[in-house]
Amino acid sequence: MIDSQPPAKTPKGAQTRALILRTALDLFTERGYEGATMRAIAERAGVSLSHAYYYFRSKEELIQAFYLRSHEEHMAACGPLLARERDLEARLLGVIRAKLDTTEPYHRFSGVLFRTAADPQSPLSPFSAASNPVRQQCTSFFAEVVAGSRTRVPEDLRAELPYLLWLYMMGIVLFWIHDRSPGRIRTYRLADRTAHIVARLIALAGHPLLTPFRKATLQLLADLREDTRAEDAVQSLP
Amino acid sequence: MIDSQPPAKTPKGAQTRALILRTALDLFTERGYEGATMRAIAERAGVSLSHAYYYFRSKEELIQAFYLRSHEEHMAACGPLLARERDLEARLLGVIRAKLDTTEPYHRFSGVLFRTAADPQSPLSPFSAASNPVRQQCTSFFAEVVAGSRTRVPEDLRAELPYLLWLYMMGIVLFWIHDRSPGRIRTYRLADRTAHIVARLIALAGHPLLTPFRKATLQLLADLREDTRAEDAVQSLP
DNA sequence: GTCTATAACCGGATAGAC
DNA sequence: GTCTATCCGGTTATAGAC
Repeated sequence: MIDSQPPAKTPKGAQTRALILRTALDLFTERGYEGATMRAIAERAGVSLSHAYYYFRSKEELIQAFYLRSHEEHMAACGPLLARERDLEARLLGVIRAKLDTTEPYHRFSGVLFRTAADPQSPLSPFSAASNPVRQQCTSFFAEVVAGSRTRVPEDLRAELPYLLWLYMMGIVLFWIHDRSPGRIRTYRLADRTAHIVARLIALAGHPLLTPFRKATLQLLADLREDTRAEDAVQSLP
Repeated sequence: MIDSQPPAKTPKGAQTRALILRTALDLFTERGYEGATMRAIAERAGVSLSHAYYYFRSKEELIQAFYLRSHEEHMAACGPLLARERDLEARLLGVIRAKLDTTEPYHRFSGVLFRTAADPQSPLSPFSAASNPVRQQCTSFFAEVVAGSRTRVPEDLRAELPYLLWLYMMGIVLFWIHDRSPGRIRTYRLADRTAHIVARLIALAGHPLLTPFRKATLQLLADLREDTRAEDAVQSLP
């Protein structure tokens, strides 16, 4: 993959780059993606148009930079909770809420981000090879969320659960992107309820009635992963 | 909403319109959404640029037209199966497979379509107000899928199940869009397995152990819908 | 009502002189 | 690094043909 963090060869350059990014995010938030023209971004940041293109090879690359920063903020925001809380539902809910909280300032513009990330051809797609590291990071993060709880997870499920939980969070974020309710109550409500359901489901996963479902689901994941290996190693599952 | 099927007042006009659409789909498939310029579409179709805009008010509307046609083809393809088969799993699987079959020719271009449709600001988003009619059509279609089967569905679940199944299919399609395996085997496998799981889950939904989950899920949907109604009142303003 | 030709506007992106 | 000119493509407008 191409490095997505291009010029920043001097401290001054890094500062300028950060300034442009910050300005762009402001303008995106104020006027939306289309409304925030590169000319306007450059002008407000006090640099020339071509200089903006010097640091960000395209308008899209500005979004990519934002994406990475947001991800790191989420991780940081979860630290204290995960150190303190032992209840799985609370941990799960805390992580989801932290995701929503940290990204909220950029909700309006996140639709655009998603639009880009949704394209399977795009390196921003969460299923793309380029996103492999991030995906890996996310699943091992969720492994920690589970491992640090007092909930006992059936042996066979343990390996797959982090990936499934990542998918679950992706689903919440997808909903959040489309949510225009004030204060995003609908998404928070969705998170509350589903975190409860998911946590209960995990706790009950070992029950005989659910065992066929658990087995079937795990088998499915295993098979899909098998297919992936057969391909050119460039696919969705970790 | 504005009518999205503008001029076609004579048979000749309809023919020209169809020609432009067909040409556009070819070009989208060949060159992607961005690569297929309106100018190129018009040229290959043998009409003037302004004439293309006469039949399709925007480039986006071309995609929308495709979307509708694809939807109708899917419905048609399911007819025979639904008339014959009574087993829920088979019906469900047949419907999903028909969806995959009918859309396969446009897989490459569907990624592009999705990229547009994924933007909540876009009227192409399946969750947008503009898509309301299609969404409605889809859910009542799934209602028929369930009603025509011999599986008994708990009273409270019956009303929501069609919508849930539509969401389920959307999930399969999302996976399909990202699936680059030969012959799309991975998606077909996913469909086979999940159709089984989903059908079993529906059949067991009335079981005491699962009842809390069923209730929680239905309550969640009801609440979310409640929120939506409160919004829509406000949202209809310009 | 179908269709052409032509010009123009706007904003993203690039090239090249300075 | 910056500025200017320029390209490109979506979109609109006009004026008029059959």
